[in-house]
Amino acid sequence: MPQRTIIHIDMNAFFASVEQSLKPELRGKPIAVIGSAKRTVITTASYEARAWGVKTGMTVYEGKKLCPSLILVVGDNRRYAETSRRIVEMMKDFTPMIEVFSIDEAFLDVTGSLRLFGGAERIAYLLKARIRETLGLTCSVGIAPNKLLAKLASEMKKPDGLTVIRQEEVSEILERVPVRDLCGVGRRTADQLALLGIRTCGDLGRFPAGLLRKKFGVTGERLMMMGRGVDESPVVPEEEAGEVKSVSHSTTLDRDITDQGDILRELLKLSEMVGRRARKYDVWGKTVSLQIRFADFDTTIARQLTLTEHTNRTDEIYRAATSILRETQLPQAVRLLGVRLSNLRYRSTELPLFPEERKKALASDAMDSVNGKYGGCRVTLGTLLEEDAASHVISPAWRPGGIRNIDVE
DNA sequence: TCTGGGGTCCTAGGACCC
DNA sequence: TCTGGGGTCCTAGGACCC
Repeated sequence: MPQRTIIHIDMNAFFASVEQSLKPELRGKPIAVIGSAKRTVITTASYEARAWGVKTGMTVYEGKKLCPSLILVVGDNRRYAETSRRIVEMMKDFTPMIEVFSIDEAFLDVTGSLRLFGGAERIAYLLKARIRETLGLTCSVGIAPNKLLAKLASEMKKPDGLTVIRQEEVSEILERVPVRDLCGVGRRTADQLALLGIRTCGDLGRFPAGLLRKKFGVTGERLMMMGRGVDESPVVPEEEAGEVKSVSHSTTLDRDITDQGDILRELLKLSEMVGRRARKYDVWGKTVSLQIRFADFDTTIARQLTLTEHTNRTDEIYRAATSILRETQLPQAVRLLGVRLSNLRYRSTELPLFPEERKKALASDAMDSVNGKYGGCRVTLGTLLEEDAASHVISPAWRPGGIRNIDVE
């Protein structure tokens, strides 16, 4: 593969920064963006809050304990998605080769744009300036010969950083970098590697390939390459991205529940959320999974059922979910419920042939347009009239557009 | 006063068919 | 009356990412 130049952009404390940029009274203050549900965690902490030790994933209680003056802000996912879209538009002025990695991260392959703009650093500089001037937001940028290293580089200086890793510096830099810093090496893998005496990328790259393969299978091969800073994976623009493989919704309940009726009510809501999104994007799934996390938090199970036909109808998803539930022991109260549709097929063929089926399919469509208009989950098969909390949760993993955007309008 | 949600990929075992 | 292996689909769980 010829030499490439990849830029990784990582928005700094994205959700919190958007809030601060929007509301001047929050600027310079320790704030934490949280979800709207009762049992929520901190999604993003501002840099002022981070100075107190507040981190993503902490409970509100933990955050407050570390930083009593912490200001809590319920996230507004539509605004973040919209801001993300605007940033991607700005990137398009420099290259069409943009891979949106999450709502606040993207990779740009600028190999073909270098001459036009006078180099990668200049592109990064111009882009940073535009984002700062139009949105009041900062980002950290990494420039390197591949995605793995570009991402590593962007992590090196935060906030508002710009770090370049040149091919000739790779091995020297990786010698000191802990394996855990690589995107793809999590805590478990890092622990396993530590047992083999591997601490840094340098150690990893030198380790006998055969032993890695034996211990980690296919992953071992990749690990070794990562240790050497080798990554040939291309930047994949949205238009060329593969089709989504599953659609799911889950919710941690306000309180642990045991009542069958309560559980069924939640399952219907979740089935409707999944079905509606699947119908909107015209995907049909053959496998329905039910996920249950119990009161002890540590026990989480997932049971799946493959149907004979593909579907995206709420009632069929719900029926499958309840049928799994009937076969499942519930030794404890239920903390979280989730419904997933997978084994997906794209695009409907025709409306069902038989009148009865046809009527149900059309009813689903009508329901969608009502729900779409008023938001939330007001009209369902049953009599669920409550505003749906699940539609207000936020997650940085969302893509700003397409099927991955949960915020179905 | 505990611990969110939406995804992808990999592994390992079993059923079933040829 | 005994033994084979490859391919495919399904299921459960875990690691990882944001």
